[in-house]
Amino acid sequence: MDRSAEFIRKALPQDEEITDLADLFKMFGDSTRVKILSCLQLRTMYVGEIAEALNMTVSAVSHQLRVLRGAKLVKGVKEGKEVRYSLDDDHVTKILEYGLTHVNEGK
Amino acid sequence: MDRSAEFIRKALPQDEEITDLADLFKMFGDSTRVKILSCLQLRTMYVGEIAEALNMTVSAVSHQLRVLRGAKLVKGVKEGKEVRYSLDDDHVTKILEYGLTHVNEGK
DNA sequence: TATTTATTTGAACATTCTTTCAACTGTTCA
DNA sequence: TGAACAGTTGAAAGAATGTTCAAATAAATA
Repeated sequence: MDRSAEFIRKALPQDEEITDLADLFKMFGDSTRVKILSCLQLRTMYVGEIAEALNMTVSAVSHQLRVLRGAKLVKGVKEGKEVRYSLDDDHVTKILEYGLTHVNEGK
Repeated sequence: MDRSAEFIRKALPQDEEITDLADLFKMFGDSTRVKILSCLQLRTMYVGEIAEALNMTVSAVSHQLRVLRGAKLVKGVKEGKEVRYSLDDDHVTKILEYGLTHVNEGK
């Protein structure tokens, strides 16, 4: 086959790296999840608080929290019958900040 | 209703901002698109070259290029019967780089 | 002009994703 | 103990997404 295509293939990041990268960004690719992360950027919150702040079902929020937990972006700690959620990753804030800057440049 | 939920709501980024942000990250949330962007980080390329490098249908690549064009992340310039694509956004490289660093931290 | 090559496009299909609803677990407190 | 409350879970429904295939467009060339 082509020499050039071969060269590109070898210069590209590994397949697993790319998948991980896409999976990470996928987390930020849904507005509900971005809202939840933005909430937790302000302070730690219980599931019910998040649901109220975002005008959403507790169930829907809980489902998304599970996804975010799976991606190690948030963590939940049980406190009595409530669960207090917080960001579990320093990068979250930076990634959101960077994206927001970009978006606000109007570009 | 609750004072606290109200406070959070007001401290959150605007709804449109959040949507734009999610839409931006959505572009990076698919491995095919990440691969295409990674290709174009190396050099400008024709559609057929990208397809060959990634072992994909020209059609599939073209469809994704349209999406990326819509997001103003890439641009295509017609050269005879071919179309040369390149990155159309300084942020692309930085966003990918940042994500990759994060992913490779094993976190 | 007819043919070949590069790319785009639209429809169809399968897949994945998000939300809802109802049921369930576990904790508090009367 | 049992009622109330907070959260999780699974299944179902609906929307959105990515790829394929076939057809269309447009430029180069024979």
